[in-house]
Amino acid sequence: MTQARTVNADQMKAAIAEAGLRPTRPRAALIDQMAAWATAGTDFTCEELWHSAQASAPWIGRSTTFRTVELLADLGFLDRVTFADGSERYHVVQPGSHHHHLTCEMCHRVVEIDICLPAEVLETVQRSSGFALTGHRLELFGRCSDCQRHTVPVIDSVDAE
Amino acid sequence: MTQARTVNADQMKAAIAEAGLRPTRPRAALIDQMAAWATAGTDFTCEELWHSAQASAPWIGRSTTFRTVELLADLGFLDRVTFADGSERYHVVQPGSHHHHLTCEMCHRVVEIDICLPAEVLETVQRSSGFALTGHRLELFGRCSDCQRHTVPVIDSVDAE
DNA sequence: ACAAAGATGATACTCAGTATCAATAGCCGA
DNA sequence: TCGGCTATTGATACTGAGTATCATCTTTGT
Ligand SMILES: [Zn+2]
Ligand SMILES: [Zn+2]
Ligand SMILES: [Zn+2]
Ligand SMILES: [Zn+2]
Repeated sequence: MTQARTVNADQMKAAIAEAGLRPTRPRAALIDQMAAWATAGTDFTCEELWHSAQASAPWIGRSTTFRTVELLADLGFLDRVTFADGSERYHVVQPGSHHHHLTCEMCHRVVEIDICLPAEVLETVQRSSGFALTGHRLELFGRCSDCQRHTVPVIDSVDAE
Repeated sequence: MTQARTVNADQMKAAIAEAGLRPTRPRAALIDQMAAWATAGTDFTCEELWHSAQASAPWIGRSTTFRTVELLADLGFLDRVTFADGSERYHVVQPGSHHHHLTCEMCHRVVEIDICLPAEVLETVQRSSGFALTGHRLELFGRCSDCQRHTVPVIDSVDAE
């Protein structure tokens, strides 16, 4: 029931320091942007992150953006979220937390859900398949309460909202 | 319990005819290759399909391969399977059948499993989120019985096997 | 302040997938 | 069977996301 507070910039910066990596200006700028989005519950792509970061830090290179996203993903702060149309975007999460995402196929809102496959189901699979399970990926799709009020067809682009 | 027989080429060709589309030579060749892989339980990418088809039909264009895969996917004969490393490949399935995939992260073997999220879990999510659920995507990862015997690290490429 | 190692950013490149379009091949009616 | 209509094809050029390279710039420890 403990509502985990949104990941903030300092947590990510601290993790970088703990990993023995350097606290550089580009990393800080990119992390600040990601943290802002995290609080707003907004997901993003590398390209979007790059463009947004350039508003306040035009000197940041595209490569660095990709590198930083990969780094944060490795540190466990970024999850790839899959949408109904198959597109994938990044989402800031608490490292180590196991949860899944429910995305609105109309407005692309992302909600973290803490349900998972029941252990017994995993047991069954493991027994009947002979596989040793090591992980899974679960994404739920639907229409959020707001979007249920409209009759508009499902959108393709992410520019909505 | 009825073990669904593997999808064969004729089923796919019939579906194309029923959709009012034309039974062309490239489509036939590509479908034959996919059907062969279906029986063998092999998954593939568009690029792989193209190369393989060229052995027996060097005149097939790359574009046509992409178009045919898209067509078959629309007709429900192809599922995108996700692997532990994030790569995605196609897998022939019975159209309309709801199931999920379990992939071996060492040899990339794909197994269809018929378990799913329990209805009550979906109910819970629906109630607590306010979303109207429209679908989901579930992929399980593990090591198949064969690969459990080895201690080799997880592979990256698909060329194994 | 200095050298070593880490990190950066410009550039060029790869790779999967898409767009275009003239040429081809099924289909159907005469 | 013929001829025209249209779906389909395949060559080509293009896009966009991500990667590789490498000289230059920073951070850090001494
Ligand atoms: Zn919505
Ligand atoms: Zn889970
Ligand atoms: Zn295996
Ligand atoms: Zn399911």
